[in-house]
Amino acid sequence: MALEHALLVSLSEQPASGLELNRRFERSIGRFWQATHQQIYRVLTRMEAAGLVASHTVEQHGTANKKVYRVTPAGTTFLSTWLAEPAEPEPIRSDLAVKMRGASFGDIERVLDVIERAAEEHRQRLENFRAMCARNYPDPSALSGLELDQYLVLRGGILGEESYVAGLREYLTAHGRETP
Amino acid sequence: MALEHALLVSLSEQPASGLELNRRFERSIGRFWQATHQQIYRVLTRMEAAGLVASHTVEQHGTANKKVYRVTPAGTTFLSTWLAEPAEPEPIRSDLAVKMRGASFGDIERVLDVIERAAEEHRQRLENFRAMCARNYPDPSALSGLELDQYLVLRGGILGEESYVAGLREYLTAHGRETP
DNA sequence: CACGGCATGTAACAAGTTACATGATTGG
DNA sequence: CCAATCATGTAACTTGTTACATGCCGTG
Repeated sequence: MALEHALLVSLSEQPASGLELNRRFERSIGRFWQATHQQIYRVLTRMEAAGLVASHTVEQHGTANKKVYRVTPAGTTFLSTWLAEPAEPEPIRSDLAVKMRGASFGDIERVLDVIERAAEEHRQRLENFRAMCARNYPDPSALSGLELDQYLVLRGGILGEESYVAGLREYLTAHGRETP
Repeated sequence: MALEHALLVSLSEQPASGLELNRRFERSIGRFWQATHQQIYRVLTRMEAAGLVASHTVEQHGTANKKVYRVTPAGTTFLSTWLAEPAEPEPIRSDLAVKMRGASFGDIERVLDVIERAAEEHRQRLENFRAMCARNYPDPSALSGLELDQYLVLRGGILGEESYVAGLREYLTAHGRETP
């Protein structure tokens, strides 16, 4: 499980409540780790029981109270240990690749429609990433530490999306579909 | 669940037993879908109960008998329907990205070692893919149908690995590590 | 006071992993 | 006979998803 570690990284950057973490995951962190709020709550509860994080309730004038979590020293140690462990290769699971490979067992034109639509979605996501990159990191050479790492992970996301889109275009072109 | 669909694609190409499917997944199909033999057996059992595949036992002179599965007409319809359904964006989960982003909360040099090692593994996987591509598809322009799709999915894997390695190198370079 | 947004959660399920069990046959 | 390989499976566990429940508060 690495949702634990992703939460520790995010909370190390800045303490937050469950829903705030969920929003962060939807926005920036979601590029490399996705999670629903239910799972975030469950894991936070478990981590608090294990002493990796601690919470305190914050009264809010406008709306409901929230439980803000921060990383404990034990949590920092735990994260630091995990960071130095070798990462085993991540399992690959791509619905789209299964569909491409199985296309001849279905209606090829409809599969191509599916691929085309996916390519369009990923092109938009790529534009999104590029815009974020240009907006948040106008001068990458000036970055260091935490910000540099955030920038580089975003760069990795951009490279990944570029190759993903390129692969889908190659598929569509080989099957005689024009790509914009 | 899409292991079901991956199995149907593989069995449509060629009937097979559970362990044979497992070997195929380790070799070629494993590029886009990974599964353990336990899970394959479980899913095959469920699919047979649902009428998507049928099995018959094959006596083998040398060793234990095996159960060979083939796709039923109901299975073909099921697969064809799924192929035409839009694919929702796949959840992204990358341990390595979490480590890169969290590097400043641990020992940066040891994190760089981890990244370097991962980069080396992926470089090897990339070489592997390229060799398979050159060996199995010496003349891509002559391909069509099933073989063309197999080639294109492999191409997608190559593009993905190339960008993955490029991202890791960018990270290492930005942190002052020489990359070979 | 009903509604929508914020905030936290429970319950049931689906999917995937890890560890172990079983039996048959071939080669040393 | 013992170890290795092929082949199929069970059980317990972890992880992630889906659907729903609850309460607070300010606005119209």
